[in-house]
Amino acid sequence: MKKNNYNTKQKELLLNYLRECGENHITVQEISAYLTNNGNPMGISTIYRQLDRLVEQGTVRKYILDGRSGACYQYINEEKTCNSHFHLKCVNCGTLFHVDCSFLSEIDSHIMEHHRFAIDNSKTVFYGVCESCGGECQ
Amino acid sequence: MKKNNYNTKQKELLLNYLRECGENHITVQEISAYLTNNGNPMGISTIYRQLDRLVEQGTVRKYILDGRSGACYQYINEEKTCNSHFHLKCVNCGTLFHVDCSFLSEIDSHIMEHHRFAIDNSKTVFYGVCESCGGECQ
DNA sequence: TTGCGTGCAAAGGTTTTGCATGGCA
DNA sequence: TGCCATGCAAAACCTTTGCACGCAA
Repeated sequence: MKKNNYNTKQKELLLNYLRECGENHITVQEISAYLTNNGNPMGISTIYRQLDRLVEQGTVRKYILDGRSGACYQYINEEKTCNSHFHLKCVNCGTLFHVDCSFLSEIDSHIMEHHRFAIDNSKTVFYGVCESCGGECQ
Repeated sequence: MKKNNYNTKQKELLLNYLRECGENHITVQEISAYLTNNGNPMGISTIYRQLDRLVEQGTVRKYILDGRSGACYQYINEEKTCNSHFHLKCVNCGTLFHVDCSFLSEIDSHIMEHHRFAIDNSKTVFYGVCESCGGECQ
């Protein structure tokens, strides 16, 4: 594997911003705008390529909420293992919830045993409506 | 509400095909190709507009699996409760499995009761590796 | 020096929109 | 007849790709 072994200035800037955002999910547009506004403009294609590599390496998580707004990215903090976490994303306000719950392992076990499918929790996100956005609609 | 009250030939053809597809998920491209091949070509924008209205009315469900391949649509058959509907997408071969299982309602109940979050099953997809792609390797 | 990373531009694909025309009620 | 629906083309939008140059090791 020779991909993404170089420590370039751009990679560093991108990772810094991703870490700074913490659990917040950000779009490529936001990344580009931030870097430009901070005097470090980066080519869009470079951002996409770096993000792709980081996703592949497991450093960053990619979310797709709807086709219109594009994908969102989030830095994965190594200190918090997200394997036992639910990822709940509200389709209304866009908030991403991290919920630590042992019930997730039951889901994994069930789907593995009954449906022969190995869930990848780092890629799976539950979409729905959070409490504060109210359940009156739908 | 004055939207989509007209019973046009195009709307009828679209609904007929959606019903014919049953629980299968189809893309706009597939709809367009089918209608063209059956001697009833329909403008792409009309298909999008009709589908949007049908989704809004709750007649059709829209799935967004990943940004690349575009959205999928599925007719909602009132007779068959789609409450117990898993969506498993293999990250390796890309196959989308949709399996009926009552366990899904347990997941919904758990997350609603313990985490105050209303899961939208039509938007939630479990990512992972299917059996034929070998579940041990990531 | 070697080869990956970058950036620009162009291409690719999906979805939306403007506007004139056609069709339902 | 009054609108809404349609369809074509163009635009908008996100993302990828080709290619030459720059830079890390």
